[in-house]
Amino acid sequence: MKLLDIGEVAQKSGLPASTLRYYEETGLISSVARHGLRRQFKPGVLLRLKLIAMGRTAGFALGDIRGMFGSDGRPELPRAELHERADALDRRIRELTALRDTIRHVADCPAPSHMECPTFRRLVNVAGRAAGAAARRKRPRGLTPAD
Amino acid sequence: MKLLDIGEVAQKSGLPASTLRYYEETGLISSVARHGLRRQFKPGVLLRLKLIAMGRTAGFALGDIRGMFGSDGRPELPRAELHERADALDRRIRELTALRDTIRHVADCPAPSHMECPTFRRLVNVAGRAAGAAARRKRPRGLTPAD
DNA sequence: CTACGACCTCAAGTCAACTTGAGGTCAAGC
DNA sequence: GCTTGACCTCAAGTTGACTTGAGGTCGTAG
Repeated sequence: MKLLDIGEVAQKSGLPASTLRYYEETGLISSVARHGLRRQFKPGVLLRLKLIAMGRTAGFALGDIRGMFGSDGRPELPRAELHERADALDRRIRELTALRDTIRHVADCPAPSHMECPTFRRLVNVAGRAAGAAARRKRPRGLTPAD
Repeated sequence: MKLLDIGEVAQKSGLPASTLRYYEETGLISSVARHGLRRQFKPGVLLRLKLIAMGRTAGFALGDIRGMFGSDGRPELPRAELHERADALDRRIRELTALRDTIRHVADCPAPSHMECPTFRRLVNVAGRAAGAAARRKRPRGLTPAD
């Protein structure tokens, strides 16, 4: 099984080497050898990094993500927990959908001030209910928008 | 127009007073008076906080959100920019949907190791494409999952 | 065989978004 | 008029996820 130099992994994953070192240090990934000083990774690390990226996108903290993998590198979580995560994602998706609709409406609505547009107010209410509840559950820590 | 004490705003919005002060300090909201020392807000601040919460949920940084409001407190952004944001949200929603499906699949798939399940690999590929691209665009900064 | 560039370690710095703490002020109720 | 509790300011601390910098080590191309 051909090994990948950290440089190759960086290039193929799009992550800087410093991040890969950090991920290894915190136990998210592991290198299997050295070539001189250079870390060597199994190709499977790329899939793992993909999964990590997915988790990050979904808003999970690295610690959470670490908990989703067994020490052997396979995803391992009780079904109930996974369903819970999936449901949380569902809620999040609904919030984002409402927000997207609100934004699109604002972009297209001809009303002089959105605050006076009933459609806007309705959308804000739908989206705001969820967002408000989320704020009360736990304070979010910004996630850069995919721009 | 009746004014709201910071305590009332905190209670109604679900945000701690310290956060409200912080938001004011950073120009996201503004108080219109004092009662003794206590900040007094216009009722409209509640809607504004809702919008801020929505933006946070969508993954926008506070600085971004600040940029979405005119100095008078009304949302103000060029249509093009709004459409761009909405499209970014759409991409994000698709990523999350793929991730949700992946997680649900993992929860229900009877295969001994997910890595060997073709359905899993396909889902990862769908979701991973987007997430990988996102990673390459900009590094995300974790957003607590709505638990 | 020497130079080069890509990697190494380890400590410290950064950034956003808040929170916490010390010490102070005020309006309202008793 | 005094206490009380909710608020105030300002500086400093926290957390997560990295990045940066200084100083060092290799393997390979020339």
